[in-house]
Amino acid sequence: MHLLLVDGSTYIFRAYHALPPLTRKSDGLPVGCVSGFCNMLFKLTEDLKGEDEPTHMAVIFDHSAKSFRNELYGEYKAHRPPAPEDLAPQFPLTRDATRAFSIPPIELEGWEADDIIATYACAARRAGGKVTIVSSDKDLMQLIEPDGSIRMLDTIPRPGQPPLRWIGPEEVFAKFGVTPDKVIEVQALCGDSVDNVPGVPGIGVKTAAELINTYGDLETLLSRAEEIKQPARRQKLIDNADLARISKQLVTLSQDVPLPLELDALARQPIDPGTLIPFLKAMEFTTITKRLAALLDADPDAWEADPALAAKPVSAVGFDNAARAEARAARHAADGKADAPAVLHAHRTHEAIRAIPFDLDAYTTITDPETLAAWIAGARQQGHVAIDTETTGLDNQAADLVGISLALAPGQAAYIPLGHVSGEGDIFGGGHAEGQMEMKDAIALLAPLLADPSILKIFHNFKYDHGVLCRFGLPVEGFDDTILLSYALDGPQFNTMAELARHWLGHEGIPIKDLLGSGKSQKTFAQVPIPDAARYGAEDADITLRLWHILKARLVPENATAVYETLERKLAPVLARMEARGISVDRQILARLSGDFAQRAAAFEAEAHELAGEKFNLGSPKQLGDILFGKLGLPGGTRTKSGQWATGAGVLEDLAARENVPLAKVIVDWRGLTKLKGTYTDALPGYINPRTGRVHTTYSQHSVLTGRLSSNDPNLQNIPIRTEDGRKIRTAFVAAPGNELVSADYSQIELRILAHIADIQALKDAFEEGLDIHAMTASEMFKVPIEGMPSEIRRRAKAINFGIIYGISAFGLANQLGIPRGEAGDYIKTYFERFPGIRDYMEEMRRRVKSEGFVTTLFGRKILFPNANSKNPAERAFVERASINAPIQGTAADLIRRAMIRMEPGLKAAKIEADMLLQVHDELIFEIPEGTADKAIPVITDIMQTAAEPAIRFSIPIQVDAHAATNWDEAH
DNA sequence: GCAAGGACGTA
DNA sequence: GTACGTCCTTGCA
Repeated sequence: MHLLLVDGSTYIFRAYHALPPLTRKSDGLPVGCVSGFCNMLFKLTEDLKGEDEPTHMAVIFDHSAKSFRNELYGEYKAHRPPAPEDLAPQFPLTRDATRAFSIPPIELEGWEADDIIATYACAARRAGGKVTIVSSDKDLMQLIEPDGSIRMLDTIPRPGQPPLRWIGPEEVFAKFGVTPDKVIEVQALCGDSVDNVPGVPGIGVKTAAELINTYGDLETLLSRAEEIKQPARRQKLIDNADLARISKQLVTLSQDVPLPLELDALARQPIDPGTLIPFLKAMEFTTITKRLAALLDADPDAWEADPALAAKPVSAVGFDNAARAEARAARHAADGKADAPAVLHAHRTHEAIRAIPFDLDAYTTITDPETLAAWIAGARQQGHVAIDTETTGLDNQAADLVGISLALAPGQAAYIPLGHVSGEGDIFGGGHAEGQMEMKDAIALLAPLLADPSILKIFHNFKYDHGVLCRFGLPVEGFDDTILLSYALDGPQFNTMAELARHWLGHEGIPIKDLLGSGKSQKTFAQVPIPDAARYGAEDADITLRLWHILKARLVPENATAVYETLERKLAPVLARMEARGISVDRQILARLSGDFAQRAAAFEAEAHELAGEKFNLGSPKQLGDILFGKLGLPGGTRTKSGQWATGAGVLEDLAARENVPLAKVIVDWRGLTKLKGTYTDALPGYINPRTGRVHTTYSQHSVLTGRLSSNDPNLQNIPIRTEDGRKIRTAFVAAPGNELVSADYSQIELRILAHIADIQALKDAFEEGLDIHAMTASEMFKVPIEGMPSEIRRRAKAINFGIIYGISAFGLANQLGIPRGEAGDYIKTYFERFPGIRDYMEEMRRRVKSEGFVTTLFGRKILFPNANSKNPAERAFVERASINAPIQGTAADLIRRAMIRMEPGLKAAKIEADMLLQVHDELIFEIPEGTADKAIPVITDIMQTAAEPAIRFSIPIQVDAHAATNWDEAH
């Protein structure tokens, strides 16, 4: 038996570094290393013919970075840089290549390739066989046997040397100065800087060999160290005895690896053209394919490229087919099955990134301009860098900048402390902490990098960081955002960096709570000690960079590029500017309203206590329920999920009307007033930013399933309008002096989109003619003329129209209209008969969500429903309704996003001065100079009305209504 | 001090 | 019947 063991890592790194980068033509998958690997493997089998021809063969790979040596010594291989990003995805392909040559690839979790090689080599020798190890790794030299039963072969080409160089005891002696069996003793002393094996400081190979040749082995040497004449050398050995012992353990190869394949299983197999050629074709290695086919005497055209690995042509198919192809790709990605090559690439990128361990102690703290300049140069050379800011708060319009982190590669990250304070940070805030860079120096160095659009800056939640950075003179051009990538791909299911890190990296980041504490004693980030801050901050940048690699690779195979690039990435800076502008709110108006509401609420409260015959907390639904349905014994009480009495507005209004309970009405009125007071008139003034004097909401671009925005702190998307008291709050939202507000809203946008998507001719005609759409619906359904229609009839039709948009059910409609279930069911039936397209649309969405797990908007946004096939019937019904609503709500959301993206350049081109301040789903609020409304409104409405074009040509008119006034109530 | 539930403001 | 965010009470730690 002659066993040939190929050290796969040597081959891979040689192929990678010696060859120019090569990518597969059809899809850009990096394959240069695979190509070199194939060539070397083939050349090896050609070179070893005749007496050196092996009977058994395997290629051994390193599985991952971790082995028992990391347990032994934490620093082992700690300084290894992570694999380059275009190399990592090729690792799995080299295994495929090995298999294609009918050679078993072997790797084992927790073991280095060298250990596996040692175990196989010794097993083969024990069985009386001969072993050749193909490698140039000196760590394997300890295995060489003087009898020639185990030899090494270095095939790496070196100038002026023969192509094949056998390594036996002589060559080992030339390198280590000892026989192979003493190599580990020498390595224990001299260590290895590449693998970070410490050895004894100050002792090199020469000295080590001399010592070992004198004393025989490490233990003998250490026990007789006192005898050494040179005082420095003697002391070093005594001081570092333990380090030497650990080093010996680190360099000693294990022979106890549980071998995945028996020796017999490594017996050589003839190369099978039916396996090899499909692989080579899939890689698109035309030259190698031809050459090997000729050598194997096979016809290369007899086989197709392996479909599991091959690039798949992008088909120019219609919307439906494209959607199905997407679904397939997404499913394959989820299954881990390789289908499209880009899916494969994404999958492998994920695996490779995930395999790189985190080392929080390896991060750098940058405190001087030279170091920062070096990192910036690194970013420029690479073309991308992940950036994260640390600040004193969650409101980017108020928070101060504390530090900035950078990450250039997985594991390679740094933190720049800028605004930390010293001491315990008492009420006086403490002083500026030691060991930080001057803020102005850091800004001067960073500004050109951030402003350079040719260098990609990668953020997690760009909008936040950008808001802070801008205020410190660091505007950003050219960015990616991992939260937006995630949102474009997976919707809002992973909302935070922690969730993304957990899911994609299997990594638990440092919880911010660990640094800041919580509750009353919570610190700000400025008070966090710099070393802790550096670990946390640099880790965030590191995580961001890793997530970017993984998520960005998924964009193409999962067809999310257009949504990410055109809807998400372009919108973020627009929203950032809207947030920075804020809106002016009149404190006095709110204060007056608060007083008024408080007085009237107090009167209601007293009346309620009177009517109930006792004092109770009107704000407690629990207490109220007990009084209404317990003490007063009123009939018709229903219970909530948790068994409490339900006391919602519907229940109370019913009670007031049917049972004539004045208490119920009083509670409704009291709740209305306290809601307005608590949520709006009392709370809003607290949001006025002292620096700007305005209220700055924060929009979330990545929280809503359908693609809408949400607004928080404060939520300016639910400012009251429906009641008279509520509307008064809107009068407090005012234009700055000398300005006006313009409110422009899409009219009936969701019904119009429904008419278009479901292709309802009657609805489309009505919109075309500008009819009252609810009256038209009523007249169609109930056969009543529009002229003189009773308002109740129109109200019912309106409820049905909204019901349709919401994924109607008889139960829900009955609830809404206060009619029996059967009657509501009849309405729906009638509606479907009058507008048959609706039923088809609803059926189609139900079918799609069940088979694909998602539905799409007209602009290609995927809306995922992971539990579409839930075992729970209620949940399934819910998904059905949501999947009917989602394309409608989502298309409207995409439409206004497009309008917002085009608004600023559109206004500028028309030379209109108007600042977009707020978005409320189908409405945009602008601030314009007084008296310019006549010019501004036509431009604004035009941009909104044509926002779908040219992507979509709606078959209904899109109508926008706009008004100007000095406050929001009157402008609406 | 925190999470859950109920209620209610918007499109 | 869809999609959100916030306030308040309650119950548990």
